[in-house]
Amino acid sequence: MPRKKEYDKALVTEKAMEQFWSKGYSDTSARMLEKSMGINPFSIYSSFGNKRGVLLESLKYYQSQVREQLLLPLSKAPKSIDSLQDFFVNFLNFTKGKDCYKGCLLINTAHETATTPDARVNAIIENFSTEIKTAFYEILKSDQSKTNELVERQTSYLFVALQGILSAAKINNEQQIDNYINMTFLNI
Amino acid sequence: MPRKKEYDKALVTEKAMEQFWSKGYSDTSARMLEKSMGINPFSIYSSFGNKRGVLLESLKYYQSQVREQLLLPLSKAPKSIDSLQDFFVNFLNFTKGKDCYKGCLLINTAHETATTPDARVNAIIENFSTEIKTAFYEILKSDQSKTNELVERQTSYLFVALQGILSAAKINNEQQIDNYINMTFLNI
DNA sequence: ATCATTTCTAAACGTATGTTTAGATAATAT
DNA sequence: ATATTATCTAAACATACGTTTAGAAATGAT
Repeated sequence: MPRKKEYDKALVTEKAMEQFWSKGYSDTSARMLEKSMGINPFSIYSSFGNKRGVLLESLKYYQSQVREQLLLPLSKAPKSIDSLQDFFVNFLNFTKGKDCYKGCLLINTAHETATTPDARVNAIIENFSTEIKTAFYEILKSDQSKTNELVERQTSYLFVALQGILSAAKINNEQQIDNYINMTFLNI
Repeated sequence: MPRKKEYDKALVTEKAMEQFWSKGYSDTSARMLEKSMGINPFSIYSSFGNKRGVLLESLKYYQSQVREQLLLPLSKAPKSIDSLQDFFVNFLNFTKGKDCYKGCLLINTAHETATTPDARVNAIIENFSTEIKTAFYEILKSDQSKTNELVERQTSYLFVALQGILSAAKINNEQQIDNYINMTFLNI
């Protein structure tokens, strides 16, 4: 008996995600969300609760995109260091905007909300971290000559390196980042 | 003939810097600045022009602190890789807050203002980058066996790694960061 | 003592923020 | 057809934002 929604929730969530990804959470206003999502305040608040709710759905959407476009290909690729390095390059391209690198939305959000922790945001980020580290671990441990301890240290190292690259790409030129990736994998 | 200021500008600048360092620029309101600086709106705006002016003075103050506490000691230390690694550890400690790592104020600001570039902010950050890279270069080139090209690549690599560490420390545990620093210097 | 000048206090400015509300509109069940 | 329910529009809400202003208080030159 109810009236039907005139918008597709997945689609407006994607639009919101793009806003948060480009501008960050604090610097994205409710008015900007209305405009980029193309719907009225009422629709936003009845569908998402509040601004934080829009962020949460955006993060989930982002995570699903990372899984689909980056983690799935990695899981299908040969278990080699080259595949890992490709993953880094692919992730970097994934974060490429019109005229800048936007970083990883989840990492950006983690940094922005570090001083105002939110349990639901943290849960998503924690989940995401584990997924990526597990993928790294599976590949690194395929080299039987490595001890478990070494594999764990390399996993942790690469995970921090990935965060560093995605962040640094926002404010450094491509040559520096390219050089950094190559140097990073000399260690592995 | 004028009345005297009742506050010390360097001191209130330091207080402002601490606010921006902890909370970021957008999430630091004028009211928070008034409170932490301990002076009235009028005093802030007559001394600094506007909020962006307070940030600029804060960045300059921060830069002078980095020079004094980190770059000067490095320039006096032996020209060795160990000194460089110590610099990384010292920088990390320099960014340590009450119960979190705050990152580098200049890098934090660069990330936050990446979408709204400010010429004066960029100039300070550019200047700061050059200073640090020069310090790295001076140390790395002291190993005569390295080609200029290698020294340049290692300089760039370490500079990006430093940015990564200072950012990543905000959202990773100390063991991960410690491990990352050690792995990073295996390459050098 | 008076004047000019600067700083102080304290209140207010206009605008932007996140969010809510009142009523019109559309879809189905009866 | 009507009642019910959810959605839409459009305006408004209270509060917080960055900033300015009017006038009192203090300093030093004349």
